[in-house]
Amino acid sequence: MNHVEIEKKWRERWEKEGVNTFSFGGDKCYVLEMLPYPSGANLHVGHWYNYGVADSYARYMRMNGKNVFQPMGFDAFGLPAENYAIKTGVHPKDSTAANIATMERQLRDMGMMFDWSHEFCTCRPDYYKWTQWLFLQLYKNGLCYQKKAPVNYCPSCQTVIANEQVVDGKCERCKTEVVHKEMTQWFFKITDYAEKLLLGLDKLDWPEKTKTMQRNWIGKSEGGEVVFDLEKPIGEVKSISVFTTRADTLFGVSYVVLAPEHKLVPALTTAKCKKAVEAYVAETAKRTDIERTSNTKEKTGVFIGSYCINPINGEKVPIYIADYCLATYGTGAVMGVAAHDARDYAFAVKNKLAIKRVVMPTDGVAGELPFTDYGVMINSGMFDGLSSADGKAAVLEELKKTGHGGAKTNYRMRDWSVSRQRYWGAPIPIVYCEHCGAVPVPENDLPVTLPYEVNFTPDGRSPLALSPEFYETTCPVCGKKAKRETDTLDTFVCSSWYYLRYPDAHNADKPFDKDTVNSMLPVDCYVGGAEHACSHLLYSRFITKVLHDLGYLDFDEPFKRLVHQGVILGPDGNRMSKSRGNVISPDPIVKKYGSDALRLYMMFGFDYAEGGPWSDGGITSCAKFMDRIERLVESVKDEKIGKTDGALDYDLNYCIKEVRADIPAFGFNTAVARCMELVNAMYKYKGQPDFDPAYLKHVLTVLVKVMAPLAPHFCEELNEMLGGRGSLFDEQYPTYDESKLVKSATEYAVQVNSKIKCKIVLAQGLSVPQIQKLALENSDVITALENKPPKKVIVIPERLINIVV
RNA sequence: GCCGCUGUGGCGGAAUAGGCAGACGCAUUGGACUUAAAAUCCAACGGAAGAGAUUCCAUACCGGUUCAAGUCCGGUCAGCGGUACCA
Repeated sequence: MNHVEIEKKWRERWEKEGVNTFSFGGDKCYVLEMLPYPSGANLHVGHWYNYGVADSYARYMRMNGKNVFQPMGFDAFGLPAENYAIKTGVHPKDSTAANIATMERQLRDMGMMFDWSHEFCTCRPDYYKWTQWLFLQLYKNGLCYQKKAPVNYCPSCQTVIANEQVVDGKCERCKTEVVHKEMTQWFFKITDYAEKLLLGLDKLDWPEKTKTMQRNWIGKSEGGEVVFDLEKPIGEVKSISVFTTRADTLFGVSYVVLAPEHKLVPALTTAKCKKAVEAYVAETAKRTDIERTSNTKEKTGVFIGSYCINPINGEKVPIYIADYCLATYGTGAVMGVAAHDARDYAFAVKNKLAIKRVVMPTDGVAGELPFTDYGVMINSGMFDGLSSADGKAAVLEELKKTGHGGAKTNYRMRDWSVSRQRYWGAPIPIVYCEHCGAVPVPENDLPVTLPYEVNFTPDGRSPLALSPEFYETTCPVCGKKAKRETDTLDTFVCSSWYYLRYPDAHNADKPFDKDTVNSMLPVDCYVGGAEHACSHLLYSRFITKVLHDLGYLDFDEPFKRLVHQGVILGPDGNRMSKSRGNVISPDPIVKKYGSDALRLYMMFGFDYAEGGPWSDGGITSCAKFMDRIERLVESVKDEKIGKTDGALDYDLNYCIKEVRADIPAFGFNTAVARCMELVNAMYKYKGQPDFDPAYLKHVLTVLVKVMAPLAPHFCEELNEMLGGRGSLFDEQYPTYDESKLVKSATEYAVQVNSKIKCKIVLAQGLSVPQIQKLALENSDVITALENKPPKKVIVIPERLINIVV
């Protein structure tokens, strides 16, 4: 069989007969793969792993009566295209368009069941107009604001750089040391939705590990706020708030730590400490949060000269700054309890601060410090004797009376920074007016179009900030001269709502039609990489919840079911990369073996959620398997199907049953294995004296249906060879007959003291006492027992018997 | 560092809810067919000992629970993903 030819034939046929065309109605099933980012010029086999396998799932659902909607588009804005432009001078719009053309061709070669009429591309104005609309909805509803936040800044390139571009603290381009610089940026208030995002996880059919990651990322922690009054107030500012989960240790506070970036630091620093504090702040600006919070790193910090008052006992407490305190978590300040926190202990020892035990282990044995578990409060005045749990509440209650704190819930998650000082993204639809301030662009004026003619060479400003044709405008409120925002949106904003666009992809009046999305969403099965667990997958949930609360959607979770695919590595076991030279391109493989063989190998060769290294041998084995089936079909294609019962009934029904369980669970490797077993059984059957070619033909007609989702072109062709008409994908998936799966007897493994001694065959459906009796009467078992009296007999029906002697 | 995950033959991987470890395939070896090769078909295939029936060892490592552990619990090591401006 010439696979390239027959695959082309069937793709044209599917297109002509509208097999892939979606029409609304029926029992919808929205199957979606994370949309590709057209960075490289080609799709690699990893994409096939994602799309090809998910397509087989979609085809299976279709053959089970679902009206499957499976669209495809492109996530086209982003950093790599812009870097490529800086390097080569090729405009991102042009390189992206070229990449998309290649990828589309490759996706078509795969024989995907996409309805291409729903395609879009996030970098085109007809899409990003609605990304800007989304920004405005958040802005208008108080979910979008500006604040200063640190960015990576390269002083030599005079430009903001991404974390990815920072290598060992240096700019990857010019090797200059990168610093953190404060810049005003736009944020989405995802923290307002922390609780809803947390609660929503419970009802999702997602991998448990992904839900756990999101829960930890949101990081809800119930504790309290403690207000330390300043010894010497600074104008209006009279106190420092800290967040703590251990209010029961408040009597043990020996110091308070502020993040080096904390806004009170300059004012609280005394003249004597100024030099050391400024040096420390500058040094911290070079470190990443990971370095700063590493437990193995020495805990550093400096005294800033001021004191505050412990509200529970009136003690005077020194104020330090230390890099292990992050400005972004809690209040950016922590209380230091040396005796009961490992970090605080290390810090106190180093800085010769007091270490005061205020919690005793429940067993009363003091032990070594730091003691970080819960216990019983001591040295804590009126609270002595309370358990840590009761004490926390009591202390906070006491603080509340004097206005120095109270219970508080804190979330680790931070607001979503959406500003990027880059060209290749959706412009933020804001205008700055001297009189009116930051003014949103009226929805009627969208899109704010990204200009084509810009200068990419980095010279400290975004290309848009160098383009007067872009930024010069008038204020939508007062009409006076004004300037556009020259930052663009994080590409995660583009991809946070795209699944809503597909069903109504060409709507020019709205981002989506409400009734249409409500009838098509949520996505029934979403397939993509686990690396998005706390980014795209969290942002999408947030945006869906916001649009739901604003009345645009009836549902509040975008992806009902989520499946992760693993990573396909190069043959050397490393991640595929151009520099390693281990990238496997699907094109030559498709040319040699056909796309179905590649798809089959992607399914057979890996645990789908795990992935693994590519192997050339794997693909030939699948091609060989297909040839084996084809030869069987050749041998009986001219037969007339007579009887449909025969020697293979058990094998066939077992295969159908198992595959029907495997495919929905994305257990494609075992599904293929079960088909191989059936084919092996068919070859055995051919050598039997009772061989009936007409019956074999019947079994084959069922097999091609079973395998149709796994090797779509190939099975269509075989089906035609066997005399079938039309497309298999308009037919129902085979069902199995339970009565053919009933075996009259079961082989039991008999263990003596948990070691297998022999096997005995017993009738099916016996009761436990019956099995016990028959087993103990069996001569092999009697031999195995060696006259030792059985103490206990454990029977696992239909499986095993364990006799303890 | 922190959060999450993974670790099974020479290799990819199976193993429902704690119940016969290694399904299915690759590679290898032997055989059939062939002038020969390829292809195909048949067979063997975790390790050690044994002529053999069989016995012992074996799911990264150490320990525990259990009649029974790849699976559950505690610890260790190694690798992978994320760590908030890569997408």
